[in-house]
Amino acid sequence: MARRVNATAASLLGFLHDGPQSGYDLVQTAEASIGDFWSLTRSQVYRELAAMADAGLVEAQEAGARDRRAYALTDAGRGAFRAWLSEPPAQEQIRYPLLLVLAFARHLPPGQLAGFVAAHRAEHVGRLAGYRRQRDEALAAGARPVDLVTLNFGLRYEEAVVDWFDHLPPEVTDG
Amino acid sequence: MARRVNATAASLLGFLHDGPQSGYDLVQTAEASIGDFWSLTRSQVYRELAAMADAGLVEAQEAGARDRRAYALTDAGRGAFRAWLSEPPAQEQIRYPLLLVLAFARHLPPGQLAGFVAAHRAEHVGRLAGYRRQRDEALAAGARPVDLVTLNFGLRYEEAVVDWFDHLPPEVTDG
DNA sequence: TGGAGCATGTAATGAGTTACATGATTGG
DNA sequence: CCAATCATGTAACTCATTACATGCTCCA
Repeated sequence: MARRVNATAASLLGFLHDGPQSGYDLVQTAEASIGDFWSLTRSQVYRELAAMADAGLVEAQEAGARDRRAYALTDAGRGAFRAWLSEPPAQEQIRYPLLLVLAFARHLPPGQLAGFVAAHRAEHVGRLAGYRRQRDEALAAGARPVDLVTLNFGLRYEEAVVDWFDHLPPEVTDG
Repeated sequence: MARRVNATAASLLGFLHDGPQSGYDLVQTAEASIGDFWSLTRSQVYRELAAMADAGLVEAQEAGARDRRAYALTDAGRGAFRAWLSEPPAQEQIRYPLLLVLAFARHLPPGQLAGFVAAHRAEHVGRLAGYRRQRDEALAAGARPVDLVTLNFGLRYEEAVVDWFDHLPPEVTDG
């Protein structure tokens, strides 16, 4: 019965180690803490919580206002979380529609691409700036290197992407 | 009826511009051409082909051996492809379970991480080498810069990731 | 000539997103 | 005190993956 949990559910279990939370709370927590490299939606969270409650990994507490009910970790939940942590994590997956468009660029009317490319570049520049700000704040607050590993991933990733944008051939960037 | 196609279906339409292909062929084609940044499975391909045949975007030709049947692009399909190309592409999405594990590292028994990290690093080093080989071959074969844009994305990405691995703090890499 | 492995497709399941519904709060 | 907005959850749908089935080929 203690079914193997998926990564999304496991994250919820991870967060519940800090105390019971409702689905809504968990969405906020996750968004803030892992949202940059692991997206999830409310619907997913409620589904996983319900499934985990069924499996005994979490326990719903009494409902508060407007059906809000917090879930608490059970021992089985703690176990499932540790089991998940001990499995070798899968490879990352990336899906970048812009690359798809670039791969089919020969079917595009000329000039069409430049706008898309510029918009995406701007987005990445913005994210990069955001990550840099976060890093500076964290460092100022005395964060240790180990606290910055995921943020550093984002930083290096965005740097690489912006660099890529800055070296695209003119066929792609002019229009 | 000419429903908006999703990116996966649109890619199939893109490939069919080069002539009719069966589902199986399309999987091979896609794997080779966009597999590095857009994963798809046989099941998806068959589903999308069936749906697109329903919608009149492709046309099934007569079945050959073991039910193999090729699909040909229709005019409506060409139109749907162009419509897809003209929409602004969505942001990329990345999901990296290893980062998730790192985010919950405080719940891990010490020493557990190092192996995971080493395995992932090796994988990325291998991919980087593969991309470099591909680039060299392409250049030797006289490829233009515009033919290398997606490959260059992969190169810069893998370089950044390996670099990230090489700067992880010892808490994470020792064990 | 038969069985190992490849080719090809379908079915079942799981995960993720979008759209919808409704109860609480609160500033005007 | 009511209309706008936020909080909270559910339902419907789309997309993706895994597991299964079966026909063909080819060589030992």
